Amino acid sequence: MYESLALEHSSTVDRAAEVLRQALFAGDLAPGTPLREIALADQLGIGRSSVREALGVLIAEGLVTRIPHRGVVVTELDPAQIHDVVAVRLVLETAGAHAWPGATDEARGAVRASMADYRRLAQVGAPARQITEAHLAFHRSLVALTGSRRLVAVADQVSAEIRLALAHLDRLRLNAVEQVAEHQALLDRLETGDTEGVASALVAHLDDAETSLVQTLYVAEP
Amino acid sequence: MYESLALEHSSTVDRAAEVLRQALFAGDLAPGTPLREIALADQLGIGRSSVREALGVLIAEGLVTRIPHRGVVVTELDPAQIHDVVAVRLVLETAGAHAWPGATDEARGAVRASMADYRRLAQVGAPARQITEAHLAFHRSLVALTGSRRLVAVADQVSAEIRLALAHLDRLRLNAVEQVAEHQALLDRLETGDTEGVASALVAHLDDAETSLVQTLYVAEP
DNA sequence: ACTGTCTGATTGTCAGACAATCTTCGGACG
DNA sequence: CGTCCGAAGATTGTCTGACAATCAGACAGT
Repeated sequence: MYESLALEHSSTVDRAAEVLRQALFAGDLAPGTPLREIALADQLGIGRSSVREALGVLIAEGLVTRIPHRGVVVTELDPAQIHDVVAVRLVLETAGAHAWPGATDEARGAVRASMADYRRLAQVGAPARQITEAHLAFHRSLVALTGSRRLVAVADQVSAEIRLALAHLDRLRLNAVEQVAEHQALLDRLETGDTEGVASALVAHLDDAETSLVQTLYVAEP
Repeated sequence: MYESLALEHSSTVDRAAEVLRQALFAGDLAPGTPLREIALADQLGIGRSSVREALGVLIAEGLVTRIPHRGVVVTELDPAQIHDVVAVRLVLETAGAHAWPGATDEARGAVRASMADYRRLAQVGAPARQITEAHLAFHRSLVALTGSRRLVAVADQVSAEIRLALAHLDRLRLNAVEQVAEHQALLDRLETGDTEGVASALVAHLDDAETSLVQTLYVAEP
């Protein structure tokens, strides 16, 4: 009963930012869509200044972009940006994998737990969005192996960008079970200390992710 | 004359944020100092809403911290945070060093140029603050080898945190020439493809930086 | 010395206002 | 026919003023 009370304490701005964030992740707002301050203030029932602050939060997260005197629009990731995001993930997760031997038991346990979660959801045939969450949680847990608050924060940020890009891709149909196997193999290599194998598996996996994302976004339909 | 004008064309908020940022880097504001919105609005001659937005920018950069209903204070880095910052730098710069062979000629040239700049300033006996700038620029150029916009942005952010921590340390008297030699050795190893040597040199250098920073901050004077 | 309360200061939020700037649209002009 | 121009409307950027909620410190009572 103590914790629940603590969580209620959120500001108007935080709540507004969260509502908008979820709308973005849900794909309610297509990339390029302008977010009008007054309209949002009316819809959310809050003042324009609060909307402005909430947008500032989302801008800092890279989910939306401010164009001076023209407003805020939902960020669109072009192939170059996707490549950049993948490059960041590669660096972060490689660092995480490298830190496996020296990581805390908790951090290693979290990797195993998120993997188990991921596999379970995929086998049960859970909704795609849920599987994606578990998938991203696994990658996050890799970065958490470094034990660095800041690196995890960066991972969360790029993760949010990916979620945004994924929001409009019901088309992105990957073989979930196969994907799970790929990740399980990665974890196995971690467990056996096959650092080299982990690194190459990461490169391969992220490379795959990039090409399939870019293809789905920019080849199948312009 | 074009650039200067371009810089003038910034918003009130951007200018306010920049003024505060420079004040922080100059050490005008000690860690823990509260930044009062009304006072700042008066001093800067702008509205409270603009001050609020500018503070939001600095909060996103980690230079100041908002405590709900209590205001914004200049961030203080405890040893754990310093360690975290160093960990991030190690990851980023290792990634940069790793990317040396595949980096663009421009990126490699930038590393050489910043090194030359750094050495020149140290030999001439330039003011410490200027040498520090060159030093940080060199490390930034390492990260830029990755070619990733986002990684460089992260590097800039932690660099800003370091600048803030350094702002109050006129005491931190390092042998500039010796430092330069250390960095030059690192660059030499990059040029000769001694990846292993680069990695260990980076670890050593950053480790040194961390211990001397922590010592100066927390041992010499509580 | 401990505790409850009061007061002043500060933040969080809103509403309204207005200049500056952007977009749009229709018309003038070459 | 296409381009350029200007007016109208919309939107942002910024300021001012306001007020409830919350916090810090003083103060008084036990």
